[in-house]
Amino acid sequence: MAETAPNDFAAFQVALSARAGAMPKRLRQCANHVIEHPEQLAFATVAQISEAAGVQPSAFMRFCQVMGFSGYSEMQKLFRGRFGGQWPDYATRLARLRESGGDSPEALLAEFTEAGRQSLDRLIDQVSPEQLQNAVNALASAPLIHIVGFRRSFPVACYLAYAYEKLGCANVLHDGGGLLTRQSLARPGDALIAISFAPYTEQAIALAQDAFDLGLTVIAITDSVLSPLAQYSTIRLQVSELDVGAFRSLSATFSLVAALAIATGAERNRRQVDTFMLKSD
Amino acid sequence: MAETAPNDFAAFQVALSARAGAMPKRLRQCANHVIEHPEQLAFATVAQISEAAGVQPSAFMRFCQVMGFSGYSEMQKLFRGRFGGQWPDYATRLARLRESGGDSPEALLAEFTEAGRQSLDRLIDQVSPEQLQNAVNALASAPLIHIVGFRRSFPVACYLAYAYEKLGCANVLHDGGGLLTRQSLARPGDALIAISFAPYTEQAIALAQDAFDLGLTVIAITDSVLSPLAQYSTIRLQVSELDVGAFRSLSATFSLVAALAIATGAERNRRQVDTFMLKSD
DNA sequence: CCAAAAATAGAACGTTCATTTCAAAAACAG
DNA sequence: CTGTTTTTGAAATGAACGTTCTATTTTTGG
Repeated sequence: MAETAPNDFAAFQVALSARAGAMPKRLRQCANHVIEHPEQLAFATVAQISEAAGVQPSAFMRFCQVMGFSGYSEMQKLFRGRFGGQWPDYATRLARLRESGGDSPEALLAEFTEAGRQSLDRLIDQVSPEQLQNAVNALASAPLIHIVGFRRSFPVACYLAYAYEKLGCANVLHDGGGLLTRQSLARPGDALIAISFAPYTEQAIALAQDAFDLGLTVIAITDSVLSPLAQYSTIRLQVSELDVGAFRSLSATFSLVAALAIATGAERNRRQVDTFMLKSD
Repeated sequence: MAETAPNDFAAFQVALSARAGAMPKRLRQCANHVIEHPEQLAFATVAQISEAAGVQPSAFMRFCQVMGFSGYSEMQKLFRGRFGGQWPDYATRLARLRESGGDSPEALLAEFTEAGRQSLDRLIDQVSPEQLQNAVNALASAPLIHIVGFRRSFPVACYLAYAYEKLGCANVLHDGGGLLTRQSLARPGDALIAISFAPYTEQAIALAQDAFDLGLTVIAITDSVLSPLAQYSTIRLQVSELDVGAFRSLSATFSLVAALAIATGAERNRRQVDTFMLKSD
């Protein structure tokens, strides 16, 4: 019988409910178990699943084949695919893309949008609400917000400076000209937003360390806990962009800093209103 | 040494950042890969992971043991556990986040990531492969690439300049200091990438017009066909970011310009190779 | 009730996996 | 520069895995 294997979970359910009635006892046991505990299929081995279903491994193998798969491994891919993102992996996809004229502009654009989408997904995951709230509180209290970012991070720093400007928050965008110490511009209570991604720019790290030593609140926007920025930062906001070849876009980073800036503005407004209401009592 | 293995991902990150600095080269490679692609760990085998990280399987084994696990299998359990825990998925989480509290930082972040995602979706529709290919061709032929963008577009212009720098393409990032005519820097055959979104900056438009009159190829990156940039441009790339309140992120824009820059680099390489091959005949 | 067919259990197979071992290379200290 | 320790890469090992084969049991049809 030339069964055609389902290629997503919904199709699998349909196919199964159509065929389950006509199955012998053990195979129906398999079917029931799979429908009731689909999440186990992603990780478990044949031995584990068949034991959980109360059948022999060979019975479960027959079940896989009856469903149109070559075996358990192939069927398992379907259930793994159901989990976040698409695995098998990024490296494979890139390689495949590169073979098929992968550096055509439209293919590249597709890659970058896809990478951007996945990066956005991860962003939500990596940034905890508490960290973000802490960062916003510190920024809302700071009389002056210092911003630093070089090379790939420079556009991000620029955008932050621009956004804070529009929101009426005092800010300084630092170049690498001199350390904070020497500029007598920074004071304890101020906040520094330091942005740096691998390979990390020394100047940015030096500036962060300087600010940290001066007692400023240092908010690090970086790509991993292993970042050298981590040790000189009060609060860390992690955003790891997926790479396309050797390059990375900045899609997720800009969503983060936009949210950060606007939340700061909103928090400041809230405090002003509070103050006003206290006074008018 | 009696290392104690972390029992959740957060603890793993902390333990890793504490120990990564003191690790030898290959183990640090493992560390970086794990931090950057944690989702792969749930499914992949040692062979797959170590290949992706660029190390030998045995090196990755040592890494697992240094982190306090008995081996890869045990460490993998930690990453699999992460999956089960934080499912139900992003869509659900986002929806829940957005409902709860209008201008809390996390709600804003959710808004911006969602806006970014939708903007990315639209990007693919709005930019036709032909336009993109034309733009890339023009940019690959240009002896000098001029870039202009102010205010919100300035970070985009910066990123382009940075990317072209890294790709070895001659480029000039213009401020508003003077028009091209007066600078005798631009020549016919050069290309100008002009970036401007509503409300359009006059200087950017003036510069684009100037370039257009001088006979340069003007590539406009803007948000609508009604943009004043449209009439002075040879090729138009449209990217409309969804707005969150009065603000816009730049997620889609950065995916577009990243693709644009790298495609230019790839095209130039291709032409160089072609030229070389012709010469060697 | 009997013969033919289908289904099952359990063992057996080849493969792939995680893990260990070990010699060569690299980094280091004296 | 030399001897020692650490780190590394490649092959070896044993266990676990998916899969198949086959004798046995169960079901089916006359």
